[in-house]
Amino acid sequence: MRMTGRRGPGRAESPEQVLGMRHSSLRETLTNEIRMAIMTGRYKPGDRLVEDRLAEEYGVSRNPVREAMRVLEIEGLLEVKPRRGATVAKFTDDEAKEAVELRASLEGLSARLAARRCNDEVRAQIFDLLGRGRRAMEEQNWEALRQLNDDFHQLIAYAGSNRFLREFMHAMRSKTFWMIAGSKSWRGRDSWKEHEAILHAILSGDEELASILASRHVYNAGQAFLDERVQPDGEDPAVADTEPAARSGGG
Amino acid sequence: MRMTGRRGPGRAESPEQVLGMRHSSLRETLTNEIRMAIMTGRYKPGDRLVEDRLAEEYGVSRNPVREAMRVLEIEGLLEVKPRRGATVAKFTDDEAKEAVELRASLEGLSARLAARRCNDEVRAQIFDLLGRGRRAMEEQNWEALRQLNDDFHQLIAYAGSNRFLREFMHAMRSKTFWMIAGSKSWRGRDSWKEHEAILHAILSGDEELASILASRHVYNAGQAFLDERVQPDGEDPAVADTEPAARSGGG
DNA sequence: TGTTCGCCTATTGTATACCATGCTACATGT
DNA sequence: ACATGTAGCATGGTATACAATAGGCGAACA
Repeated sequence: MRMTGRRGPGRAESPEQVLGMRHSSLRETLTNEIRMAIMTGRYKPGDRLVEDRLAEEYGVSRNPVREAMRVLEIEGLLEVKPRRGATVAKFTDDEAKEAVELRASLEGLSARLAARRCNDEVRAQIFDLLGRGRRAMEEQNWEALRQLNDDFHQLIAYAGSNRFLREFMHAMRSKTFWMIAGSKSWRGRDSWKEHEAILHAILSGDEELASILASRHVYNAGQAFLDERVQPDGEDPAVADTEPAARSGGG
Repeated sequence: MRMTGRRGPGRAESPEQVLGMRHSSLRETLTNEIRMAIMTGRYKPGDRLVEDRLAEEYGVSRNPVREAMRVLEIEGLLEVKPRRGATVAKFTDDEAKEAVELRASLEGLSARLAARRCNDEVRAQIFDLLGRGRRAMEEQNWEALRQLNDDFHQLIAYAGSNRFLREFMHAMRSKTFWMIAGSKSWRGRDSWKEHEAILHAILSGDEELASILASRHVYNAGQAFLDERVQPDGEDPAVADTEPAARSGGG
């Protein structure tokens, strides 16, 4: 895949749509691209990410790649060893539990704040969300539910009106993407029912309930994931070690 | 200031102490250096950080500088506008409150977990810390107390035994450095008394108490800071706009 | 046969140089 | 007074070169 960024001095390529490409720098695009590739499983835990190869794969130079990797490293999606390069982060069961634990607390806090500060605007958005959710449930439209899932979390984060918490939640969701992405049996219906309950708690301004429900929601999702992930042997979990690496090949 | 890193191909410099300098890459050193410069106030909120100037100032090329800036951007210490470069982040009062709010919650959670999982090793470390604290108090050694402050937070984070929480707390402390760094009247004594109480709560395994005390501790510190920061007019707070910028020498 | 040492290779870390583009400020024209 | 042109600066990116290093692999060795 070639990033359609403006090419450097050397190669001319075609000056096609040089305009319109103004927003979001290459490194940003790259960061998102790689992040997505990790979240969707194209790069699997343990896979090596080599600067040169990525640069070639995306048709960019090493600099943006490096900067993107720095970002992903901090986000916790990559493990970087000095002079040895980056690999997609693996998660042991313990770490997964830790992540769930923290995320549960943060979502709880988020919901609590949302309930505390629920104003008319938020209220309207919640009603809208509930409506769309009901429709998606009736139509059994799981794709839409998945989207609503994202919207839900975003709304909560927004409603909590704490910039820092919002950023943290974003990072945390990024770090725990496997909770949903890796899940084979997407428990869409249960999940949305829980969401509904949380939203109602927020609407009624019940901080405590909202908080508890939100926490439990995360624990449930996390537990569902952990149950699914049965260790075959005593083997290192979440690994794809036999796979050589993230070579560009079949892509 | 010149970073004593191994120089590139061009300049030879002297091969002095090329060994021993193996740990931590330039960009890491740079990141810490700049972070420290921000935290200690050498670069003030609003100051512009120009890549070239930083590169020259630290005697390195632009690449490591850029990567360092990316890191600091994510950490929230820098605000970066596309094509406009980075400035040291400013905090409005509202943001400060938000930061305090979140950090209070996280410290509370941290303390709660620490209390829940307090094992013998942690217990020993707590006793050690308490001892050192008592001594520092008796000697009125404020510098030592400041150090103990750091140790305290580190111990709590460690005792909570949640890798993600630990990382978040680190980032959060980085983002709220001004709570202590900017504080003119370092409320060392009060602070340590609160620390003591928290540690005792943890020792006795009282999750709830530990959590509440820890939260309140942060609120107190935050309040102390906010009180201090009196707005002269209706002006934008935490700004040093009249200062030209972070230009190097005669500029 | 198992271990240690040293070389080789792949990759990262850094430097250098230059180009393209977007801002900003300033100058200019109306 | 206001719109417009323009020059300079700083960023974002490309390309290239080279040094340093971690690990792998094989040779020498016990």
